[in-house]
Amino acid sequence: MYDRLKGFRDFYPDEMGARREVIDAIEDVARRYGFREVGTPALERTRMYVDKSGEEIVEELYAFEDRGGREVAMTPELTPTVARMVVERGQALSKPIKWFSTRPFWRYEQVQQGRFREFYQTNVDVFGSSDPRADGEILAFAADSLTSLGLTGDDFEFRVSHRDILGGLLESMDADVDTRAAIRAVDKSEKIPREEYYGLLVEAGLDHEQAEAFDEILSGDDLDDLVAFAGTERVDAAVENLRNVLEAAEAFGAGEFCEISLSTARGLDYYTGVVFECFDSTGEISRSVFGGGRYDDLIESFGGEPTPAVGVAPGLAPLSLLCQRAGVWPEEAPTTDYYVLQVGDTRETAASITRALRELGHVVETDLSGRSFGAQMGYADGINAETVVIVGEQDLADDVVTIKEMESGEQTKAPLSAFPPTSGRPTYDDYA
RNA sequence: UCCGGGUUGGGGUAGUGGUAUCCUGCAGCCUUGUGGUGGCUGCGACGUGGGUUCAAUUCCCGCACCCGGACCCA
Repeated sequence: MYDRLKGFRDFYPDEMGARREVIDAIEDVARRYGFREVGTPALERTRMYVDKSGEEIVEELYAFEDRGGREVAMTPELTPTVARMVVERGQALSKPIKWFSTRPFWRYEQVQQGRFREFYQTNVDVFGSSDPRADGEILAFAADSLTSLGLTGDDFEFRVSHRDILGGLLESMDADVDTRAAIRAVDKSEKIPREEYYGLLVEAGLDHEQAEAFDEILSGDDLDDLVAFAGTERVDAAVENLRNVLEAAEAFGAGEFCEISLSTARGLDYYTGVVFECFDSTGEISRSVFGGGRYDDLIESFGGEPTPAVGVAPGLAPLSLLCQRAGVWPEEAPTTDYYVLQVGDTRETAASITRALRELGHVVETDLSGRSFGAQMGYADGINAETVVIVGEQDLADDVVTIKEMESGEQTKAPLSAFPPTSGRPTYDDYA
């Protein structure tokens, strides 16, 4: 026996069926928004992540030197890769570029609830539009994805904030502030005691009084107050932008899921405008389910033309937690359209019937083990076969097969000349 | 990397310093012309390495993995 690696999971058919259903639902929504699927490598140069996130990040990567002496890493996220792709094609791509992709990523980090070392995300991004409607479309896509899974406004909420509001406020406070540190503090504010939060803000460069005022104005969530408090053009513009984004989200049908929450910051440094996180409305899942936001500077920092971007990346693991709490995670039992049962030496006829049914597009199984009638029926039952086609020596002598509807147990004969037909999905009712 | 709790047939469990209970599952048979109910038979477990002991699944230590949390969250 070999052990599975920590944080890596196997998915057996039942669970995989549920995952497939969820991924398909999300991707269907993405396609309806006109996002186009992209495929991307599992390995990239390690330098790409170091340049974007700093040297420390190597500790969290599955990184190694390949046989050609290249420093490579298994991709821990998609954003740098799609940024690279956008830069590489440059002006050949018509804007806005709308891409999506579902695939695994790898991070060498501590396993926790909803967090694994190999995890799946659907990344959805818009490049080349700074219009608030692009942010609105991302929010609407996220909301539609969740509702397509059966979730409702009672189950989740999007807490929407704006990097420039936080940055602009700090700037307006006339102190020498480490904006990054302050924003990190804001991001943690709901998880730590208030005094510790103030302590972090003071460390970032505010005095205690300013920290309190900053906290108060953020918790207020009143945009007019913010504008008045800061009184700067930057905050003014940011508030205006946030309002426009929310208006666009509303127009695309996601309004009821969005609420302003200025204490939502995301830990990422590269966000530049609107940021948002999806939370479990019941509060049972303490961490965010997923997040997204605007990152207008990344493409340029990768050597491309300045290209605004906004995106979101729901992860399957936290999403499944959310769905399970809400009671909408799919319960998948295997289903089978037909089981072709063989009695006696009828394998040739049985095989041709099986093949014909499969050509009609159905899910069809037949005996692979030479099992007894009873054992075959038991197997057919076990795979939830809807219809069993009994191909027996006695029936064949009369040029018929028996069609049995498993749920009711009813059965009837069908002439071999008429079964299977050249189209459709023949069942008991068609021959009774 | 750190803290806490775990690990008994495929799944779920009981239990014990003298190698293990029950349910379910899987396979076969009763039953190669009838499944989801029944009967019989079989399969199958103490995560791993070391220590203590006459004897360890049981007690002790390390490790692996699992669950939860801290840190981190690009």
